[in-house]
Amino acid sequence: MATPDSSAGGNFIREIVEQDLATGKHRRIVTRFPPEPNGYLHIGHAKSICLNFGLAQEHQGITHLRFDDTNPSTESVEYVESIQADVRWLGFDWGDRLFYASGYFDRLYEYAVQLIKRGRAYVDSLSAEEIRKHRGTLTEPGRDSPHRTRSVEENLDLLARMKAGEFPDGTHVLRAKIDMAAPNINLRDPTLYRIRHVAHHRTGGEWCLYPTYDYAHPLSDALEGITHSICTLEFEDHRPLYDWFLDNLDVPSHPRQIEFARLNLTHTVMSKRRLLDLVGKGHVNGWDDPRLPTLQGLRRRGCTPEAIRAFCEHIGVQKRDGTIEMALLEHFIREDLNRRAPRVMAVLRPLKVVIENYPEGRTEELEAVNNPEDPGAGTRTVPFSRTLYIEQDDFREVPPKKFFRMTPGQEVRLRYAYIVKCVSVVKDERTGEAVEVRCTYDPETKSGGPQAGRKVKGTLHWVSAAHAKDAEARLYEHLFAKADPDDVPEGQDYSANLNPHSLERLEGCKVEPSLAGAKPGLRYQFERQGYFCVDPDSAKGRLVFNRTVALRDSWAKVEKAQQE
RNA sequence: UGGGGGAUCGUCUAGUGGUAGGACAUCAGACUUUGGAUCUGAUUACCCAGGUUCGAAUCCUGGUCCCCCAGCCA
Repeated sequence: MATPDSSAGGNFIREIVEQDLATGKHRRIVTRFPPEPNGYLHIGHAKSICLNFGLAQEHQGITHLRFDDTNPSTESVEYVESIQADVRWLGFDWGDRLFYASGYFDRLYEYAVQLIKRGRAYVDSLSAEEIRKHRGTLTEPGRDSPHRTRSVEENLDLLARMKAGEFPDGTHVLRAKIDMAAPNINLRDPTLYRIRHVAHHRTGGEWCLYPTYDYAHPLSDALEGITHSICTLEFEDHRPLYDWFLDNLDVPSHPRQIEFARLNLTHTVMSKRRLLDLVGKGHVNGWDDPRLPTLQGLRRRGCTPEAIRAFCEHIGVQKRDGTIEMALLEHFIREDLNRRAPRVMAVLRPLKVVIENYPEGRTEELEAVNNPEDPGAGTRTVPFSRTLYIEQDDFREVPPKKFFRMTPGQEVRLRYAYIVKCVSVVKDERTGEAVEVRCTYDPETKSGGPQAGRKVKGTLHWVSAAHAKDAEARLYEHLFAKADPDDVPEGQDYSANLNPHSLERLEGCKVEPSLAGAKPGLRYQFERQGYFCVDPDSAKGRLVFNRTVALRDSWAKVEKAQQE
């Protein structure tokens, strides 16, 4: 019954695949990931990528990467490149199986001719508006177009002339001849080809006639010998049409379309339209803004492909639509980074500390563990001296209950160094704000020394003032303040829920010197604070870190509870 | 009022006629030179109503609620 991690077990698609293999329906499965190159990939696509590539991998099958490039007016080579980079980054390899729907334009056209000859397609010369009016409504049947009865010869002639470029955009379309009274609207003579005098990013000016998704997709699948064509729920209604093309044409195979629920995440948006809107209106700084759920945003934020894959595996595949909590994604990010990120000390909001009884001008190199979760990660050395910085949050002149950090008279340990005690506070005369803390240290309590075992309630991270490097930190929170961005007062739109604190830039952070020259993309745990990733904005002598995700903070919970 | 789908802890997800399990989240505790990590414990669910059956989340009947579809987008 219950397996250790049952959510990582079977899903209905895996069952179908395994049954098809068991019954011999297929000897090898072939799946495909078919993005349209008109936008950047996001974590919702990752679910599909992991499903398609993962399923094939598990069963010694193969996966094609096929660009569904049937609409040249919105597509570009910029996107085909970024999509390939993102799929590779996620960790999947399509080998030499890179395809384009546009690569089948000739054959698709031949199939259209076949359809006409069989009396199953016709050229319609109604306007888009008229076609819409003829389509009927959800509850009323549609009406036949007056052109529905054109002869095969006339249809063939018209189609050839459409292809030849004799007609302007919108004057004619090729439609399947199915049933204008079908309760499923997709079967009311859907459009197969439309005229578009637009250059295509791959075929250039060769065509002015472009196939629709409904027509191109099943045929591309069949031509490639796809066994399982996995798509999202909204295409469920299109399946009868998908099958209709394959049943009415001499195709080499008949793939099975299977639909699953797309991924939704709390506190963010996933639709192409909204992502475009956020970028376009400047609510975020480009497609790779670390607050975005795009793969490029997640990567820049410091998220690993391993974490995304683990997340996708865990959430499973199903037909009911739901919304995953962002906390679950964050959990998988922490889990992965905890294992692999080197620890380092960094002070985000510095407060000066002077150790009065520590000799001026003296520096000690203290040994620090790089990663307690990974003994193989080794150790490094951090410089200690009389003047340090600690986190402003780690000092309180009047401590709240259960505050185990620095406060007058209370001993705390400085990580990898000594036990110190605050003896006085220097305050800004005007604001009353603490600007410097004076301490004494106990030389006997050096980490690893004779009195090192003495218990203190708190351990603080710190950096030596003279040795620290300056850095900028970018702290991120959810892009939207509410779990459901659409939860807005009447008359407002989702942008009303944009979280004004989704990005906080901290200049003047102080980090330990081992971080000097850290390359963009490297990930660290800033002890007691969170996981951080070096941002590409970093330059020589200028370090910029993105906070990928904060560490779990039980003090924050205590404090919050005390305030209530 | 047409057609197509779907309803299991707060959120995801197992279950396929035989004790409703897991993860995340939450709460409590242990441990800890990261208030991290780890470990322990706790709370919480089968949409509703009938029926079949020794036994129903699962099968049947009838409801309810939610999602998708009227692009020459995908």
